[in-house]
Order: sequence, then C-alpha cells, then structure tokens
Amino acid sequence: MPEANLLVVEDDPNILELLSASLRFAGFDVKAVGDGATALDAAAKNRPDLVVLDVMLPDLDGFEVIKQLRADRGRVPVVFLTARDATDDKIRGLTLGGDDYVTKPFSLEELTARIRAVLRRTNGEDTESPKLVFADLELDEETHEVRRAGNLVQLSPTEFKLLRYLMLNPNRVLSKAQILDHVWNYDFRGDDNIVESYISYLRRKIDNVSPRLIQTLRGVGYVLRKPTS
Amino acid sequence: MPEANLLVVEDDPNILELLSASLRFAGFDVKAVGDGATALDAAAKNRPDLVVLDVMLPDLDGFEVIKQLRADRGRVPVVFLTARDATDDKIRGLTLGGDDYVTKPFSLEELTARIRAVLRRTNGEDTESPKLVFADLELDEETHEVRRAGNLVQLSPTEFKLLRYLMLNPNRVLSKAQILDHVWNYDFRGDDNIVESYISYLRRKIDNVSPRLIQTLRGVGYVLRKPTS
DNA sequence: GCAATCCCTGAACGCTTCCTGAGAACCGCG
DNA sequence: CGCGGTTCTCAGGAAGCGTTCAGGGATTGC
Repeated sequence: MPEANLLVVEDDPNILELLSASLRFAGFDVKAVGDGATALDAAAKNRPDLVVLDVMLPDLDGFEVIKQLRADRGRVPVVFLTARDATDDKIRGLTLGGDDYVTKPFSLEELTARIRAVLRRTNGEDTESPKLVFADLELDEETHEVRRAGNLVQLSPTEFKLLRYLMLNPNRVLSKAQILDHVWNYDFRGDDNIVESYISYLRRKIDNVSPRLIQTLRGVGYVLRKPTS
Repeated sequence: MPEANLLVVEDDPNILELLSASLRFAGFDVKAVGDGATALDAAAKNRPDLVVLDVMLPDLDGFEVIKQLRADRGRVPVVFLTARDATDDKIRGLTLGGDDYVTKPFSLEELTARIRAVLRRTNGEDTESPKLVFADLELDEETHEVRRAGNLVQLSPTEFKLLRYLMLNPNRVLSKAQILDHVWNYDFRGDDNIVESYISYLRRKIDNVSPRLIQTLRGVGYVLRKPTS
C-alpha cells in the first residue's frame, strides 16, 4: 500500500516542522504550508488525499479554507487541529462527515492514528476492524480492546497509546526519548522515568506471562520481540 | 444492500453541507441542491429514490416542487423539513401518502431514521418489522418499544434516540462529541455532561442487570458491548 | 569486588473524568 | 392554570489517571 498524500497547514513553524518531519517518517507524502492562501494553491496543485489543518490561521479561518477547498475539489477528508478549550461551535459536527479533530497539544501517535482512521473510512474499502497483532498480543484500534493470549485486558489511554506504538514498531529498539516524543504530548517536559513507569504498568497487565515480549535493552531502550530462539 | 439515491433540497448552505456530508457518510448517494428549480433539473437526471426537501425555499414552495416533480416522474417518496411552528395543514396530509416530515432543528438520528422508514415502506416489500437487537436488548423502531431481557421499558424520546444510536453502532467506541452530533439537534450548544446524564438514565432503565452492556471507556467514550466476549 | 549507573516499582499527590442527585426551565395536557 | 413528564444545568463526590519521587535491585565498568 503506497501511503497517502497529505497537505499540512499550520502557522506555528515549530509545530509545522515537527509535524511534517514525523509524518514523512511515518511514510506519508507531505506538503507543508504556513497559511490558508498558500494552502489553497498547494491543494490545487498537489491534490492531497487528506488535509491536516489548524483551525487558527493568521490569514483565513481554517473552516473557510476547507469551504473553498471543497468548492474547488469536492469532498476532501480533513483532520483539524484545535485548541483544547475550543468551545468553538464549529468543531462539533466534524465527525459527521467522517472528518475528525485532534486537540492541541497532541501526541504524534494520536494524530497519525486519527489520520489513518479517517483515510481508512473514506478511502478504504469497507473497513475491516484494524487490528494489530504480535505473537499472542492483539490490539484493536477501533474497539480499544487489547488481549494477551486471548484474555481481555483493560488499559488506560496512555497505556494503550504506548502499547500501540510498540506494536507498530515490533522488533525495533525504541529509546525512551523516542517513546516520549511519539506517545506523549509534544509539550510534555517531564523526564524519562515516566516511560519506565508506564512500561512497568504495561508489563504488569499484558506481559506477566511467558514469553516476555517487552524487553529492556539497558542503556538503549525497549523492544517488543519474542525472546531470542 | 446498496444504499439509496437521495436528492437533498435546502437553501441554507450550512445545513445543506451538514446534511449532505452526514447522509453520504451514512452510506447514501446524495445529490445536494439549493433551490427548487435546480431540484427539478436534478431530479430529472438523477432519478432519486427519495427527496429530502425543505418546505421553505427561496424560489418555489416545497409543495410546488413536489407537485411538478410528481407530474414528471410519478410518485416519489419525500421527507420534508419544516419549521417547528409549521401548523400548516399541508403537512398533515403528508403521512397519508407514506411521506414524512421532520421539524427543524432536528437531530441526524431523527432524520436518517425517518428516511429509512419511508424507504422501507415504499421501496421495500413490507417485509420485516424494523427491530434492532443486541444481546437481550430489543428496540422496535416502529412501535418505540424497548425491552431488556423481555421486560418492557419506558424511555423518554431522547433516551430512545440515544439507545438507538448505540444499538446501530454496537461494539464501536462512540465519543461524547459523536453522540452529541448524532443524537442531539444540530443547534444544541451544551456540554458533554448531558451525554453523561442520559447514559446514566439509560443505565438505570435498561442496564441495571447483568451483564452490563453500556461500558465507559475513560477518556475515550462509550461502547455497547458484551463484557469479555 | 566495588562503585556508579541504570532500571524497576510502590507509594503518594493532585488533577481530570465520570457519575448522579437535585432542581430550574420548559412543554403539552387536562 | 396547575400538573407530570422531559430536557438541561449544576455541583459534590468518587474513582481513575498521570506524574513525580524515592528506595532498592540489577547490571556494567573498573
């Protein structure tokens, strides 16, 4: 599956950089722009499959951008970025057309999960429920169900995001910094120990049986893998 | 089952967008137009299975549109959109012909339920009574009867709509925003707590026995599902 | 073998989210 | 006009969650 073509519209240059770099790394084709007018130009040229759009833009309101964009090109799926306290009336109603939104500050896992979900729904052919599987571990992104050896396990939101990140990168060593960057909100300024804590929580809930799948590489990070045979 | 072909006629562009986006997402094929004259053209070309029609149009009266439309194409099922205070006599005659109407502001659950009901009556050969069933929960869309483990339960209109929405999406996590968007009228501007309240009412009435079917996913939403299936 | 480092985990905290009872506002109906 | 049912808001409290800290165990380097 070739990954989709994204247009990212965000006026804060730091966040724009963060977004485009990590979305590219996630395999998307990314066009990044800093204001609404440029976004409309870029959309005309690039024909993005999906638009990631900050609703607060310096020149145009994000909703205005989408309105014009859809006037030109018909329905384009969108993931909106909004402030947390957005009592903005317009945000409500976004889930109706299959679009979605993510509140700032978000984690990259959060955002990419939403992007993929929206693409699956619009583009994808009658969605099978998107399950991640590794060994006897199963994680259903839609129902939020997690099973180890068939047993249902209850995870908190952060535990869930961490496990999803691990399962998206099986057999790859992930440093604590990497995990922090992907699973925690981008404005989080705590230390590595919180990753250790959550790894500990996860182990207790899903890795208390043999074989142990979450392994520590001292001084390096963590890996999800079957013990070396 | 391939979903039906709808023609939506509504002059307020915001509501038109709201309607077409969500009806498309619900699986219908939607042609959206903003006035009566265009509607007649579109109907001639598209041969819609059903027309969703605002009775207040800038150019033609909605009833006039239907009259001409039926002169051309014979009987076409219609769901009218009317203002709340429309004590208009003409509205009353509607249910006689198998048509129906919804008063503004409506909820999308309300509208899609009516659309499906009208389609069922006209198009479908009057086969099954439209019952939703999940585990030992039964909801009859026609009679508005709800049973849990065989016991009849009295629900208020909002409780009924909420339960129907849950039962239409079993095993899927529904966020409070999503629930608000679908179950409450599109002009409702309250906060999430009302969803919590109604979930609480529902639980008291239909989920006070084992197994608990309405589950809370903290920080995510609610699901209708059997525990540990 | 010892010290330094890294990691694990129990405990505590403050915050957020959720549940629910109480009551105000509204409505249709007698 | 009063009444019961319904919708919606508000606020208190309970539970869950995220985060930090500290003590101690494990591993590594010397």
